[in-house]
Amino acid sequence: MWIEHAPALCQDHGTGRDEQVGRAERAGRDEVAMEKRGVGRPRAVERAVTGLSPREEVLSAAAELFTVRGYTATTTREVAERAGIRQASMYHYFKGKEAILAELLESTVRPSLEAARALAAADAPAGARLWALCRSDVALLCSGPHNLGALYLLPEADRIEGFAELRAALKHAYADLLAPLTTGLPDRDVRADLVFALVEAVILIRRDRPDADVLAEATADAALRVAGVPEADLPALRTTALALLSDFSSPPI
Amino acid sequence: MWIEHAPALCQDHGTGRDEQVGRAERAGRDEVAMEKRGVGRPRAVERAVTGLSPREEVLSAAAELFTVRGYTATTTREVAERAGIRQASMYHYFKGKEAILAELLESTVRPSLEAARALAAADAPAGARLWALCRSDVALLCSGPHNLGALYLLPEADRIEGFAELRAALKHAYADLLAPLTTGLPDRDVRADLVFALVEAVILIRRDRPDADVLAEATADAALRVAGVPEADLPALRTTALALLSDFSSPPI
DNA sequence: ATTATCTATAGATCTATAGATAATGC
DNA sequence: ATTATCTATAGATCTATAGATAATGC
Repeated sequence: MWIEHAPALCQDHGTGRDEQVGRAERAGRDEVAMEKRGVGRPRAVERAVTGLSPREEVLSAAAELFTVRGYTATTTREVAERAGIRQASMYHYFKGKEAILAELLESTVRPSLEAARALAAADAPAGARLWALCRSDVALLCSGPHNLGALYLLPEADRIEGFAELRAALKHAYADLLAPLTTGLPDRDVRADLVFALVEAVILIRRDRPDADVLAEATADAALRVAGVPEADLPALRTTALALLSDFSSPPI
Repeated sequence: MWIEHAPALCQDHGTGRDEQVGRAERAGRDEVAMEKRGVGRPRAVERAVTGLSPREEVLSAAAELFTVRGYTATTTREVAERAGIRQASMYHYFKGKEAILAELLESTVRPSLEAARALAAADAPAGARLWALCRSDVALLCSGPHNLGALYLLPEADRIEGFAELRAALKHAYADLLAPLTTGLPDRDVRADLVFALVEAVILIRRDRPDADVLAEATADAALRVAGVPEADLPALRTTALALLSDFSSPPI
């Protein structure tokens, strides 16, 4: 379930079909359909249909620009224009520039947190659950057309109301799963930081090579190694974890 | 040698004593000496002596602001004022804002690269040399009053002429040391990325908790675990590596 | 004369708001 | 009447340059 849960704007084929699809279909099934919008003044510049609502188009444009160029370095004009509207029209959907970043950040951590909660409650060895959490998080960080995780790295992210708390909660979830694996080790705390940092580090890897999808399982393995799990225990834990993950992603009732 | 090699601006007690110290001492050894500068129009605002040259003061101010708030979000006025001069005076020392970032970036990677070169040539098992490189790099990333490594994470860093090359060279050095440890493993390439990312991830850890100094050795251990080095081999490699490092830092002849 | 600083400002933005306008819906 | 858009712009920056000025050095 939650593997599919990534926000619509992550998918190029997103399902922002709320009030849209009817019109888009009515618009005719010929070649590259030009957007035929309904109510409201027509746009100054015609654009191909994307299937995204205007709001989502703004988010998607901002995601790309914020991750690649940075928040402050991106102007509201660039975001709007890429979304197919004029700069001022953006304010119909968002209170201000910062609200866009806030929404992107939140929609990026939230699925991770949900996975963490589900796994915290799951019935399996901590090692398997930690592996599953890592693998799921890395998969999320690598999914979607933009490197949304890179938003965490923006200095401006700290300013955003509530984001620090969500991320701290996620970090706690990691620490909780890690704790039983490191009892007695002198450097437990450091290992907790390292495991969490290792997962977030895939953001850096993805920045260098966008083709990073084999990463998920390799990173989960690496996390357990850092945790101190003996190499010999890995295969069994991995199998359990994969079963756990498929439980979640198939009928959650 | 190169452990001490961090640029002067990293140390609060930096040795920018070039043309300064004479005056500073003449100024009298009473209380908080106010800067008594020599040639040139006096500053509009008097400041306590820092021991840094004006150029270094600009760099230090920029380091703090760029790492905490980001490059674009920091204005040249803020940098200058924190350095004790007026906005326009900065241009006496730097061609523009970007030149400041460029110098900070370069002076941050360079010591890492020098360590990497020295260790590439050293006579010791690859495992020990990799451990030494990790430990030395993490120590550099954790040293100095500002989290200079955070500059690598700025989207604006990519724009800077030459920086990408330096960082790529460093990454190569890691890959070269790692290669003999992972021959035959199916996921060698990914492990190389993960090891490098793990080291850079201490930047993220330091952002959360500024007290990160136990990190160096723990991270080096973690890197070898990710590389697949058996737990049993670690102690010996660590000992060799530490010997190697003290060779370098004491008389380099 | 040289130097390190200063003050002042041109020119180029950039965000957010005010208010007009061109559609549909009733 | 409602809505989604538009155009225009006020007000607030921000970077970099021009040119003045107040020290020391010779």
